[in-house]
Amino acid sequence: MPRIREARRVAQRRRILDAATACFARSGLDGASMQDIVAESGMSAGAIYRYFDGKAAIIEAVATERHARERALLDTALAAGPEDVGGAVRRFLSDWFDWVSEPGEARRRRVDVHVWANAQHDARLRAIVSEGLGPLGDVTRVLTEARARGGLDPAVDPEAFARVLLALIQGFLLQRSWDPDLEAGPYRDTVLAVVGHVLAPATDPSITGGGRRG
Amino acid sequence: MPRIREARRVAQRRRILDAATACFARSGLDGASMQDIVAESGMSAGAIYRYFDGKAAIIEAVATERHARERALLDTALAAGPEDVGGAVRRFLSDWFDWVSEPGEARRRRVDVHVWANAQHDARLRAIVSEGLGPLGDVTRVLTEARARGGLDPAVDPEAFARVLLALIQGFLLQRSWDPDLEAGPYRDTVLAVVGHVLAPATDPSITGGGRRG
Amino acid sequence: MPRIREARRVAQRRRILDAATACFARSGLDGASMQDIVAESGMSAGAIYRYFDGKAAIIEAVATERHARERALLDTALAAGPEDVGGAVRRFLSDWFDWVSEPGEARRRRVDVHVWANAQHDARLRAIVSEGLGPLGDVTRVLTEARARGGLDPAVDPEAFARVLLALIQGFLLQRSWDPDLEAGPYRDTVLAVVGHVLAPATDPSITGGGRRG
Amino acid sequence: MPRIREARRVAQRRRILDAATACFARSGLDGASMQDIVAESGMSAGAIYRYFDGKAAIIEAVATERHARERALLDTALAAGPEDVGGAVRRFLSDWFDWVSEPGEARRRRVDVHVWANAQHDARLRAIVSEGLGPLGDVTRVLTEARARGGLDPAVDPEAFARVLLALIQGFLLQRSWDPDLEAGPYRDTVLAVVGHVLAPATDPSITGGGRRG
DNA sequence: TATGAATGAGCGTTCATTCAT
DNA sequence: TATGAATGAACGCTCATTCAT
Repeated sequence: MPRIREARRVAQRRRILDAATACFARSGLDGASMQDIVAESGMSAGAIYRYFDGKAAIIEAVATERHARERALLDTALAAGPEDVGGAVRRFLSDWFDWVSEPGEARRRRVDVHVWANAQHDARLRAIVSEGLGPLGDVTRVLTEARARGGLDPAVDPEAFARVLLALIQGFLLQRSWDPDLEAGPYRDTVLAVVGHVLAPATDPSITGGGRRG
Repeated sequence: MPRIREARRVAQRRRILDAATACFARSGLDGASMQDIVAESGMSAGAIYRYFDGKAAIIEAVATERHARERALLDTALAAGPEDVGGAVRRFLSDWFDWVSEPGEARRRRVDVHVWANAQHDARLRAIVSEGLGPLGDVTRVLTEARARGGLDPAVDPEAFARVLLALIQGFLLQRSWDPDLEAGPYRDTVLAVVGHVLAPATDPSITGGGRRG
Repeated sequence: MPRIREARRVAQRRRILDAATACFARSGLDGASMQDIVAESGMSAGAIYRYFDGKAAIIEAVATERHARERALLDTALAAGPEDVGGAVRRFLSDWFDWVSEPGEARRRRVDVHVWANAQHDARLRAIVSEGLGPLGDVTRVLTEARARGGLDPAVDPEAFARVLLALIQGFLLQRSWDPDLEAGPYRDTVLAVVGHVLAPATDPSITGGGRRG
Repeated sequence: MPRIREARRVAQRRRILDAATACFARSGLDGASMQDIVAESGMSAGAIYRYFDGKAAIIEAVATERHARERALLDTALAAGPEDVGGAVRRFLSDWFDWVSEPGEARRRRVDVHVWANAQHDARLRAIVSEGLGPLGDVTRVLTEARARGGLDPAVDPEAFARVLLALIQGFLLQRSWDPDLEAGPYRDTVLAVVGHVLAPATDPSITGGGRRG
């Protein structure tokens, strides 16, 4: 019955990953010990090593997981193509802020900052982060094409603009990690207002952020 | 005689702080051991404890130091007052990007990301980061006043805009920490172009970033 | 299954306590390092911390253990009540000297002196020593009552007499710790002779120490 | 001017010994660091090593000093010879309790217990303690002679009785080290009462302790 | 499969002692 | 002589990982 075995395997990995995420959010990647994860998961030390090669493998799995939904969101946006880049960007940002505002997500997202930090010197983690950043190239490509069609201010560099969008997302997670009460609403509106000025007008005004100066 | 002693004290602390910054940039706050700092500084383990209470004190000193010049830049900008907030923001961003582009600064700035991560669960570090973030309130106040005078798009929330500016800075450091070759120029121009649309026109066009659509 | 685990736990603690007692007897509480205890016990450093919170906890456990049998002896004597205080004191002293003369006990008892010394500035150890001394109050009470019944010289202060008895015990351990060949016999006889003069005559002459001057 | 130089030397050693005694009384022989003694004495680390070979030498000097006055007291008592051993013992005990009741002496005497403890494994310290105990042989000799003359209960072993006297002194110091408020008076009286019964009657009744049972 | 006791290298830190000034 | 900064071995303790059961 490989079905049941596989299902158990997935469930056990889930338990470990959830426990590890909670521990990492609480104490950091280095601050959380395997013993902490053992205690949080209710499993034994030996059992955990059946599902993961070691602490590094758990960190990598957690990091990968953190990126998965983000990529899904981005892939959806990219699928829209360069025809309505303004709408795609606005929709992506809107969905993203909704998602990271879900209950529990604020706490879980603290792990991202630890992953960012360690990605600086851990090649495996950097690869995972780059994988998440990978679309930066795709985004740049779509923005370049959109600019040619008039969907983006011709004076704006597409790659740099992609990085600006990324920075606005990263900065929000970072600032909220220090101040859990930070609300997404005003920030998102300001982001939409600011980036809105270099994008073609929204076709769906309901997701437009702030106004426009005269 | 206290002059020489104080000078030596400053010099030795400098040596330790430089060595620690290099180690932290290379391996992270937790990844770098005191032995690493001992080796990098060329001092003995015991000698270091004459100048710092422990590893935590070194980390705090490094973190504080990283913020000092940033605050100086910001204080200068804030001193300009709400009369020409557009000019102040543009000048600050311009100076800031110049500064972080100085040789060696890219490497040193990697430590920031580690400090951000650990500030999530280390109260002392969070206090230091908040000290650096402290001006956020001052910035918000100046922006609020400037908005009343027409220096800022009335549809933009001043606090959220202050956070957006901060995010654009943080995101740049973060992205460059993964890609040391990332150039500041195009990013800075795009930032200036994007935030420029909600600020009153620059009085000194030489520091304006990208063009304007429309 | 919990039976086996508990049994192992007890056995391992025994191993550690025996090794620690030997190390402390040899080098003192501060002079013996955890490495010494590791070597003496044949266990690893990490294993020891599974059974004790740290070196201080081991010291406290050893100190507590040293007192346990002494208290048992004393409790037995106290249970006799004030009716035959002379007999109770003689029997206690007799049993006590027998016990501390058992093989190996001389060596183990060296630790007591270290515990006494550190109890001066270590509050936890002082509490343990006081616990052993605690009966001093009970002894005083019984002696007071016995004195009223004519079992103790009316000119003798009960509390001070209790302290004298304690001193005679402590002094013996101390002097024997410097001279392992010191025999208990003559000392015990002299103690019994000396304290015998302020106690009512022994009902069981077989345990009386020296004679009586005429 | 060797006179002045020698005077300075003595004064400096005094400073160090006083500081060390205070530190040892506070934290124990191992618990007190050379740095503590440096701070307490107000001298520099280097200076201290001009007057003592190291920490061990300071401990030995302190230990020796603790015994000096005690020996003086004892030598005076021994000088009285075997003619009036009862009087000599009573006078010695009386003087000794007066002395250890002097202000500050209680605190300083805590060091004795640490010296006793370390004398168990430190040969040099044991030699110093034995030196203090050395008179035990002299005391025994005098008591033996006195017994022959009827000054001591013939049933009492002289050496054991000497040890009993020593134990009564040691036990008092020990018990007072845990309870600084312990008063010497009642204890001394009880000691005199108890040992008085095996000694010839006091010739000077003013220093007799408790009464005598009928 | 699962357990949890065991490992032992490595951690941050302290210490008695030295020596250039 | 006196100073106090420097040394580096050794301290108590923790950790990711292994493996007999």
